[in-house]
Amino acid sequence: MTGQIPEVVIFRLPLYLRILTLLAAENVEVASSQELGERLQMTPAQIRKDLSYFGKFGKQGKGYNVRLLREQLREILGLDREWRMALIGVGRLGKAILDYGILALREFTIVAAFDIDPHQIGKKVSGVMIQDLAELADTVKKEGIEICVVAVPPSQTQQAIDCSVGCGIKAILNYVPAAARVPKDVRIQEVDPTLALQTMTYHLKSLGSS
Amino acid sequence: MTGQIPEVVIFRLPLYLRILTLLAAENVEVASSQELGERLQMTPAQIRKDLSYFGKFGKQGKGYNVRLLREQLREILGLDREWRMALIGVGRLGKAILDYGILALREFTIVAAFDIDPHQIGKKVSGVMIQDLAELADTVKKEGIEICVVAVPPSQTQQAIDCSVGCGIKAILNYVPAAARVPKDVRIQEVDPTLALQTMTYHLKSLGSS
DNA sequence: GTGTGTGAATGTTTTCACAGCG
DNA sequence: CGCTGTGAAAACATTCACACAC
Repeated sequence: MTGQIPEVVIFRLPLYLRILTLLAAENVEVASSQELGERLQMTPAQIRKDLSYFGKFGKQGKGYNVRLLREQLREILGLDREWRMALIGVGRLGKAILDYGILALREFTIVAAFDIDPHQIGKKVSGVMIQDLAELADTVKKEGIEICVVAVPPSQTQQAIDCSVGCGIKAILNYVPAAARVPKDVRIQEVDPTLALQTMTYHLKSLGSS
Repeated sequence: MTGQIPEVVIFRLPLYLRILTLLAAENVEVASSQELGERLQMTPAQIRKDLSYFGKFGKQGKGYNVRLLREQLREILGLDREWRMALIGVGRLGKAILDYGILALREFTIVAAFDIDPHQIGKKVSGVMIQDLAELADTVKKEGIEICVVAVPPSQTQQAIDCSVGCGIKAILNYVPAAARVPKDVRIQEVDPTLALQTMTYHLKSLGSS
């Protein structure tokens, strides 16, 4: 029953969660895989199959209870508690992440920020004090930090990541457009909107002949 | 030979391009699929297979000429010319995109910004004048805009996207965490770093036993 | 010898189609 | 009925392994 769950399935769960949250806000009580599929532009079969990896959440003939399924998914994803994060690198991009609350979500909080530039250390950005990266280990322990968000210059990426891994961090959100190496028990996700732009131009290019 | 090229392959080309640019900067002249694979944490076979969809770029016994392959990939992706973009929505997130140059890349330029808030219209952000969304069609034509970056509040997303599509836009970068509908000849890419966070917690959750 | 390009084999993901429950 | 949950089939993607070019 709980065989190996495909990675792609995990990636789709937050999408399901998002639409369920929206439906809950609209006071929709029940939704079929058909309806969910229309909203998400995907096939009903895929949604049913994906959910079936985790249990039986639907009622035959009716569909899924929106509020209930939402709760279940939040629990499955581990979003039923707070996650504390550290930001490493408070340059241009790091400041944008803090100032504009780019990662602001109820369950996720940036509780500490780090840099290696002595001019930055001691200053505050959006209410968060910038500390010396050397203090990461201590703060991770003291503050219960489990995720690091890396936004340093490309040349310092590997260093920042090694430092995080050394502090026992098992999940890294990497904003730097550079492939970094991590031990295989550490999860790293790259965020780079320019990759998406670069794939779109491929398709735009050959659009003269439609 | 030029059969249908898998979508995943297109998504990997920018990664190859990135590493080739890095190698070129390091004055490396030739690289084998083996070496590229090590840097990118992927198998040499996959790199060779991917590239083979587009032609024969390598030399047996040697590998790939870094500078040449880089040029070829840039051309394949359509990155050998400028792409002009419009930003729709100059709120918190839209300002961050402009101010912090989050999409700054040589080939991509945001040449116009739009909003529907009368208080914003007429102001300048990072040197770009904010126009009324009603002027989008005109400006798209006048400025040769081919890509729209959408950063409006969730409730206005579909409207902003429909407006773009109506103006003949065929590629949309959607920063709003909400699934939107587009005709199937229009390409839309969603950018949402919080989705990545939400998949990481799934894996972190079940990590107590290490 | 070294490393590409590529059919063929393997592995993974999606879709189909239907039994069975409410 | 209508819609879920799910094996089985089809489609798709990755890896293997080797002929061939340098």
